[in-house]
Amino acid sequence: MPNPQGNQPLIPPRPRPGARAAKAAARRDAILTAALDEFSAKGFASARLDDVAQRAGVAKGTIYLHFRDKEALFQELIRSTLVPLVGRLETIGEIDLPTRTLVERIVDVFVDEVFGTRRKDVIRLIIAEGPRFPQIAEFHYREVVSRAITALRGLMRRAIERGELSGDILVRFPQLVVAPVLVAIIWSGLFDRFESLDVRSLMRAHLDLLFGEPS
Amino acid sequence: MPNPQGNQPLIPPRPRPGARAAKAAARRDAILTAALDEFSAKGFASARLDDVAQRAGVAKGTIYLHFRDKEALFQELIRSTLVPLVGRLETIGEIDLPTRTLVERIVDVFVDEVFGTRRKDVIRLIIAEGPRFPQIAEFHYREVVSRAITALRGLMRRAIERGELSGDILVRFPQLVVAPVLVAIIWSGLFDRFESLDVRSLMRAHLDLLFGEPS
Amino acid sequence: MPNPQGNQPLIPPRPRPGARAAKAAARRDAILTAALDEFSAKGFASARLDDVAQRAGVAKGTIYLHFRDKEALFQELIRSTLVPLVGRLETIGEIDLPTRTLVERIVDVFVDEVFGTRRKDVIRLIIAEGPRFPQIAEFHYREVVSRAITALRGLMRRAIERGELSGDILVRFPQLVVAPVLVAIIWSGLFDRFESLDVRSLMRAHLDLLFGEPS
Amino acid sequence: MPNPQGNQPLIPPRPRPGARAAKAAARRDAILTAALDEFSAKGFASARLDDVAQRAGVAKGTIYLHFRDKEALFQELIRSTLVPLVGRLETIGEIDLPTRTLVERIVDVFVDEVFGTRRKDVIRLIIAEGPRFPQIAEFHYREVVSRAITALRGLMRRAIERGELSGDILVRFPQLVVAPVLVAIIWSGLFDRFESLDVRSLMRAHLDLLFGEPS
DNA sequence: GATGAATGAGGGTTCATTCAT
DNA sequence: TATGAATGAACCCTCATTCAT
Repeated sequence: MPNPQGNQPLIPPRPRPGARAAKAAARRDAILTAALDEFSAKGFASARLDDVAQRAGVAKGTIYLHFRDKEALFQELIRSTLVPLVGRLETIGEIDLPTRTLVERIVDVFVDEVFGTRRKDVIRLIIAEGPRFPQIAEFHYREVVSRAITALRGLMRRAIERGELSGDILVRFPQLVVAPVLVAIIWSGLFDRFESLDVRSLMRAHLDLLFGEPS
Repeated sequence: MPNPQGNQPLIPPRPRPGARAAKAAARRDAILTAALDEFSAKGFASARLDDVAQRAGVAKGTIYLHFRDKEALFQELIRSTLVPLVGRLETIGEIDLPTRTLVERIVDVFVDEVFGTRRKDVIRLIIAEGPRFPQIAEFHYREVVSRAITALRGLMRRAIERGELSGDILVRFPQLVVAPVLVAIIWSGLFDRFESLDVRSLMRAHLDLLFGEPS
Repeated sequence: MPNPQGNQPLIPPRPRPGARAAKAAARRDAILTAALDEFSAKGFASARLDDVAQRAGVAKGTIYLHFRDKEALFQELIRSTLVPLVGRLETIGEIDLPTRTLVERIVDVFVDEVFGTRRKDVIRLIIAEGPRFPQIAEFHYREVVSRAITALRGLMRRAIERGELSGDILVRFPQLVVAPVLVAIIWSGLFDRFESLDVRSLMRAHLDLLFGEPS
Repeated sequence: MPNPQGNQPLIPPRPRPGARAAKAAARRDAILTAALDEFSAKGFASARLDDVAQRAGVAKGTIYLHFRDKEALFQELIRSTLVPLVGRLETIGEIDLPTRTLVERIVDVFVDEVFGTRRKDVIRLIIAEGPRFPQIAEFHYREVVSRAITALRGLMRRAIERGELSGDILVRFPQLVVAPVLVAIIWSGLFDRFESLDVRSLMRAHLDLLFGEPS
């Protein structure tokens, strides 16, 4: 809904029409980014909207112009982050290449787009706060987890048909494919200070276990 | 109400000696149990000591007779729960049986003693709150994780020497052995409502991946 | 409700510029006044911020917008009250009039500006709570007591040079000049119910002792 | 009420009859001493009975065997300390010696028995807490202040009759005689850290003002 | 009497949310 | 639309007092 007043020359200090909406969207994004910082660092309950506002460079009240309340801000944040990645995963599954290659691409996407970004923190938040926010758990089961499971299961089934994989274990439990992802995320949040874990090597080792070491 | 059992003349009107201490210990345990309930359900920040007290059947002030403050109660709770299990894990590693058998025992211990009990919730709490409580993370790295890693690594190394395992992947990344454990715990907290996950089957499938399906 | 005064076009719909800051200052003052009431009546520890807020006509949380905590409110209150009077005392000392006249002016200032006002209560608070608030004691020694002592000592020295006073006792112990002030304050707080003490007469009698009765 | 059980040989572990009462009295005194320490240091409201008990070497409950509640302990403490001294003051007034000599004795008693002892702290407590404890103020007006005022007034009147003092100022305001006492007490509590005040010299200087310097 | 564990009312402080400007 | 001062409910913690032992 672009601002329709085509000619309002008498309000000079305001930027071009449309700029208003753009500014609003920028503010909204700034708030979401700041919120991710604070929620990651302190958890939902301990994060203070004061700090979110300050970090976003807006006033506290402004948050309420964009989000109904603290929980809505949190849910919005959590919902908007991971969904796009599932599309990537599904797309990769459709490509006609050896499964091992595809899975390696998936791993790369994960390492680069999740582990190397703030999305990692979102996953941590889902794990930590999900039990208290049933809608979040449900949303992610529906929009992320079940779709990812389905995509993986399809990929594994095709791998068997192609003779790249023996046994239906990974069809029955596609979760086993991504289990080390969770290990990596949790480890990095808790224990990296004491002993760092090379995620890419870990994932590659895992693939070697699943598909056999490449000759 | 004078003690009516006529034939206990040598025992003074008060209960057995040590009953006082016993009662104190019982109260302490009741508080810890109640605290686990509340912290699991609400998280550290949102749990109310009022509720802990009520659930434990004591007054609010009583908590402070046993724990310095809310955080001390939380840390105590977290610290006392998992350590005993590591001993079990280390002990199992010393038994002279086929590795697959030992690992199956470990899985059974995990399923029965962790997944089937409140310890599962403690692990969830560590994952969720650990980043905010560096002492907890450090304690668990030192007392649980690093010991478990070491024990597993030893077990895997021996398996290779015995020819039960080919490749040193699991020696380099023993975390891969337990990765599905985390999947199971997280899944059960978030998604069991939508799709249940049979932990025992999952773990068995995982072992089949690692050691080959038993013929 | 658009501002109906047709002929004030240049003033925006909100009150005078600075009205916001003025209101904030007024609130701060209201809190300080209320705090003096409550602290005087109950002492620091027993005064309730709830009561301070109510008396000031603000919400409890508002106090924390102006003062870091209860102690800061207390210290601020104590610090801001007496310092201005020392300036008066020092100024009087510079006037070229007979010492007895100057001291009588000082006494008048004391009776009117301290004894007749809430400042009396502040002095009582310093006496009562000072030992527990070293910063307050130090501040008042530095900003009030030592300056007053110095001013009085100068005055007494000049009186000797002028032949209005014999002996250097009051130069060595200027405290003796103001001793009855403390008697008056303490008496009025404790014993006025039983036997009232006419402060002005007391002080005049004291001056007669020091300087001889005016003939 | 001496313990009347003259013959109770069958309770051997207990000390001689009467020793019980003596021990009780000792405990009571220990509590009062400890209470003075704590009340002096923290004030009535902030002093903790826990600390009093610990300092007295008794259990918290024991305090309640000797005093109805915290306030009763406080009042008892305050009441029992100063009264004996008034007797001394009245006695000194009856001796037939030069007034200056008598007043010097009074000053010595004050310096040695009040200023050099914990009684100084009791006076401070009366000043600080008296306004909140009307019974304490009343008690001290009746039993201490008015009697001391009367005794001093008699002494001053006799001094005039004897020609040792000219003018009736000190008869009208005997408070002026003791004013420096309060200065000394308050000063020592607040400002001694910064500038010490020699009480004996101060008092002697004061007497020189009142009675003229001894030739 | 003596103990000290247990109680629970009370109060300082925080912070999500509102609303006048 | 944006602000941030103001609100007041909520919660941790303390400590005077009680009472079973």
